[in-house]
Amino acid sequence: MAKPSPPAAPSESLPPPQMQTALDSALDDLIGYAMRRAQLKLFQNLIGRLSAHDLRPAQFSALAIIDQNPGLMQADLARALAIEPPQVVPLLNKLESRALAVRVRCKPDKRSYGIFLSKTGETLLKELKQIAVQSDLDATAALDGEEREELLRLLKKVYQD
Amino acid sequence: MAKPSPPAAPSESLPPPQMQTALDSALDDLIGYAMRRAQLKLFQNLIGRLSAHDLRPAQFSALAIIDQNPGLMQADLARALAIEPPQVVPLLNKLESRALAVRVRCKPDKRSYGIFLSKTGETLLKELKQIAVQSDLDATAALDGEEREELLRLLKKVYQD
DNA sequence: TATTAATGGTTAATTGACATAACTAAATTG
DNA sequence: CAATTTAGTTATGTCAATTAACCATTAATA
Repeated sequence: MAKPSPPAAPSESLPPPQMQTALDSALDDLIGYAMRRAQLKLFQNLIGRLSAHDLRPAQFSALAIIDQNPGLMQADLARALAIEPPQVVPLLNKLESRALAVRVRCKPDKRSYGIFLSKTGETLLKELKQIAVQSDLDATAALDGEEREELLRLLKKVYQD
Repeated sequence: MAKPSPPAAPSESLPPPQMQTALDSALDDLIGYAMRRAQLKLFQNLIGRLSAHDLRPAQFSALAIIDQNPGLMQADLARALAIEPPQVVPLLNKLESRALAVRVRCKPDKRSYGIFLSKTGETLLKELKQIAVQSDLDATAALDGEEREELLRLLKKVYQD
């Protein structure tokens, strides 16, 4: 998924295959198309930054969600991440193996676990949040503060259907 | 990738796991996070609509790009779609098998092909564009026309770095 | 011009994400 | 206390996407 550097040799049969993902088309007027490209850019940026901590975006999201909802169950986490329960298992295993989160057997219901962040996890999360904010700013460097606010507002309005 | 219907049983250990992808967290203030969720929504909508024509978004994009750049080579198409050359092969095979596009051996360089839309492809593309516009409007129904314009402008500004 | 290197396209193999189904243990219901 | 449901896990299969290796042709170089 990493595509940081512009492809090498632009071939000559095309108008100007202007770097990265050329695409001069009628696609330009579609929000979906612009959104996909912008999202990809943001995502790549974040992936690159998180990789320094050997983490993927979903793991970062998981940490943030656990932090906001301490003691939640895995099914809740799955729903919050919009992934299927089986995918939660290796994700949590990884976080637990790095001592960022813990599964605690539930008193009343011995099938389920409550999930919590460890002290280490909380500390790391604080750092990761700063990284995410920095990534946001970096990837949207073309916007000023007001535009960023407006973009966030519009995006929320879209997905909070 | 299809997740149209809200998950069934919200479990009770969480504040209000408000439908779909709950996520009340500090993630809410990140553009990258909002963008990902909005993009997913737009994408799912488009996928659903294109499936009626047995097409995927990348194939639709390919048609639009070929239309705008008749005679381009596969390497150009790969770059424009931000995919690797090997992925272009089955994609083009599919379009060619449905007689939407054609590979034409290049006169000067007998290794390469020029790619063109067939009459059928051009006709279908017109229809697909309308579908895409409709999908855009549907998925961003929470916005008015002015907001849509502004969103598009901001998104372009972001990805046209 | 003969040899070598580079390029367009393809094939093949590997990886990895993801969904689905099936299983265990515990809880609920009748 | 039998039958069903639920939380979590394991196992399996599918499919997309990257990578490496390959052929044909062109370009470069000696």
